[in-house]
Amino acid sequence: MKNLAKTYNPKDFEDRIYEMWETEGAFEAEVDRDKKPFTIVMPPPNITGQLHMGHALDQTLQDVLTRWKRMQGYSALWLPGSDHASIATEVKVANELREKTGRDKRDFTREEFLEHAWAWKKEYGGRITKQCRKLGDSCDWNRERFTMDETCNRAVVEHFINLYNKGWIYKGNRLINWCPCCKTSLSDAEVEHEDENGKYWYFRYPAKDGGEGITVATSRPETMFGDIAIAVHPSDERYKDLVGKTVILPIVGREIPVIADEYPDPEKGTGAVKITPAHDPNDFEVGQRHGLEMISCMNDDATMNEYAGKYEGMDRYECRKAWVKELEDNGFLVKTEDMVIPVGKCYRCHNAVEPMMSDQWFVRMDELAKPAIKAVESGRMKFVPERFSKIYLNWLYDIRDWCISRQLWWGHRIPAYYCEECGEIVVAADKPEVCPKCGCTHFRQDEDVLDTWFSSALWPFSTLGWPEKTEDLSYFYPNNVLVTGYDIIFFWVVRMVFSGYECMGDAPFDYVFVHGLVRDELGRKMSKSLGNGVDPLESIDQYGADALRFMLCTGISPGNDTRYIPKRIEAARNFANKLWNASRFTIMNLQDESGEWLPMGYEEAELKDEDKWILQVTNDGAKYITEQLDKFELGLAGQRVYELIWDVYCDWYIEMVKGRLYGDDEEDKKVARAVLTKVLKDLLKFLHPFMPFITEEIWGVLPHDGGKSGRDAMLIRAEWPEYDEAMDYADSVRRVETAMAVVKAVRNIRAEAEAAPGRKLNLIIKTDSLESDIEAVADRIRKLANVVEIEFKGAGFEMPSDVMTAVIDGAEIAVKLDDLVDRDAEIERLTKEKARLESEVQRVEKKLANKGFVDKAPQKLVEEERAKGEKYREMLATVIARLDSLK
RNA sequence: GGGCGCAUAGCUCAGCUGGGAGAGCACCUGCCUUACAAGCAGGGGGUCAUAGGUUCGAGCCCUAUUGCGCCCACCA
Repeated sequence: MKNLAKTYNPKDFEDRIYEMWETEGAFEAEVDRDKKPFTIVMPPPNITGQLHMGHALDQTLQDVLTRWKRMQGYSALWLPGSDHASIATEVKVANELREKTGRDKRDFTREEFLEHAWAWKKEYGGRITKQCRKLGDSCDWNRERFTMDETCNRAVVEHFINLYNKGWIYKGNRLINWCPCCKTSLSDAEVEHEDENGKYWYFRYPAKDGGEGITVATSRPETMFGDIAIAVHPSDERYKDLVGKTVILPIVGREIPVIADEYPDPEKGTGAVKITPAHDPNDFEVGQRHGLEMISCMNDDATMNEYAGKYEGMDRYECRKAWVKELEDNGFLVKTEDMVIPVGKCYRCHNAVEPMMSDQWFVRMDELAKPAIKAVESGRMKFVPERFSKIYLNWLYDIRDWCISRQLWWGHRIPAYYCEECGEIVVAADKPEVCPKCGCTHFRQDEDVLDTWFSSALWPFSTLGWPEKTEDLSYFYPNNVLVTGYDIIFFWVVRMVFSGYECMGDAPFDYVFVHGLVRDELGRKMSKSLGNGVDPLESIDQYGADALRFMLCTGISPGNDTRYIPKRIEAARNFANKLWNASRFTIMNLQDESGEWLPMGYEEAELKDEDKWILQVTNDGAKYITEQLDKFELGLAGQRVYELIWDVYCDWYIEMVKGRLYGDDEEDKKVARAVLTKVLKDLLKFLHPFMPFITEEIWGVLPHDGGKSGRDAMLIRAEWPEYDEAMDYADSVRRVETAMAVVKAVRNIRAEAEAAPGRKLNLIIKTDSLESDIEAVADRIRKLANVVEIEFKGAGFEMPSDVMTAVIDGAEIAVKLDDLVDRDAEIERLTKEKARLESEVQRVEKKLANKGFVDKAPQKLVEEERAKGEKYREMLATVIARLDSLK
């Protein structure tokens, strides 16, 4: 006999299934003008290490969407790749080199270092793609890209040149964020602000004319060596007379002017601010306005320089201490105040960044930002959940120019060349031959590389071949969805959008589907320093990829963080096991002893009530699940699939159909086998995007009509079940639901009476309306409730006292249990039921007594309430009558 | 300083456009019933953070408050 292995063991087949998909080309997306394209470009994982749970979530969501759309008949492309992650990788490689050789990065030549970096890329890039395969990612590996490969490289250079020629990329000596540890500039987005306990020190700057002078507060006394002025607000009466006067920088002795500027806030500190343009962005602007000179008093490693006098060479924080002491000893310290100070930190090494004057390349943002703002404001591009559009827009509304040059080696080298003779700058793809200005031939390329995000910004189209006009590009751009975490909206999403408009003239995607973080069991961020990270591979090894995937995308709500809880993944694994066993049952019943498939099939007229019931429920499921997926509600969709499989198919349908399968009505068996198989196939389709491996494995064992081969015969390419609006099996649904109510009532009595599950019972069903309904499904009731006889009685029938009863809508059910009836327990049980029904009746009556409700609520609802009231009153009367007869 | 999210059963969380409070796990009872003990059947458990408001009707909408978390902000 063909069948699945006795126990569900994902390790037995997950790798095999993936290999099958890959060798048969099941992930490959073709440019097919008869189909609609569906495109997701994978956010490229950094090659800095291996994938973590966040990646697993990110990729699972993308894979669910891709697989679903593929089944819906789209030419679905999920394009994979990885990111060179300039600064992060450079740090890692440098560390590795230091550990292995004991030598510092600067002890290597640029070429030597890059060689090591490429070796690193080879190793870790390979590791990542292996992990993707373990997860079941159905991406098109033929189109795999790397941000520094030939294609992407060309895109970066082209884009840089275009922006430069438009005047939107420029080089300038500006105040930038400098990381003294990574020794590179950073963009604003790469600086994280953390609150730290600090101080305001109030220092007196004496007047040159011997007067009292002026007192200013500062949280950064060490920058005083770069002070160039003191500013006060023009309307500040306290300092009116001082404006235009000169004060002395304490101890240093430099004479600096007191100037009036709108910037100082009279409410803050003393209302007077020291102006240090080379070390503070605000001061820089004040300096620009007033044409002030700039003095930088620090080196690029954050030690003090010659302007700090005897502190030259000292670390900035040590200098701060010593300098404050010196000022205090000399009577310039007026007071100190404890204060919480926000400090900018490097997002890679977490050291405090230093605002510094530096020659850097910038992208002008004003014009670029406009279409990106409009994209969201006009609804062209939508965030899911919607609230993230606000975060996106706020960032764009006051965006500042983007510093794109980095003093690193690993990355795209800036395509700018300097004439060694006259200093002329030529921006070009290749080194120029002759200087257009002086005619000489000596050129030197800019040493710097570009911000990693400059290349990632082009990802949605550079991966498809831009700037070449490829078939892929015209077919697959714009991408339909970007799936990413909320933590990189600024770094990445924003920049892809304005780059998309600039290069392609359209938004890069229709939807940005934002997810949260995967936290640990206690709700903490998973991090290396805490050591609380869970490796997806270990998780897969333990429970299987399907369980991990299902856990990650159900029980969650879009955009919210989720927790990795072992119990939850265990539950997902148990669910897979349940499906496995149900499938074994079905497969087992589709063949004879020799393993030959038995005949199956049906005409509509042959369908039994439970067949129609489950066909209807499955059909309704198709509608619901598709709607939820359309809304990116993967959790709700997955939840319904779970219920359909476990509660509907396993708990009820299989149990109801068993009697037929074991009977001898060969014609009916054909029907049962067919419905069992058809429904299972639909359920496998629903579940496939979430749990691709197990569903494909089961699919492979099930009998199929044939006619398809290779990838087209696989579940991954099977057709998504479509909702059949015309299906109407309401009568069967009603009858089966009645049967279920009877079965539940009997089971309840059995449990309450402590009657053994094996003990056969006899039923009396007292009803005026339901007899034919129940008779139609009586066999199933007998089987499921373990009942021998069912006796129908009409309304006039008087219940004997030695039975246990329960009411359902339209009938009273009695179980004969003479030796077991505990009168008092029975009264107690029914009293509880009476109370429950009373409260229901009360609720409904109260509602109907409310004139407002009857007048204003939709008529349909009012009628529904009336019907409910009627039903509950009847049931209550039955219970009361029963209680009276017992007393 | 500005903005956002969360607060629902012992735990982790669903609950879509307002119309009888849900799941999984945990717990209690009984079952190795011929697909499944990773299971089956039954059961207990919630003034949906607080206070107002809108509405015939609020877990859901509005306002305020409290607690937790996050993001942004030029850090005198």
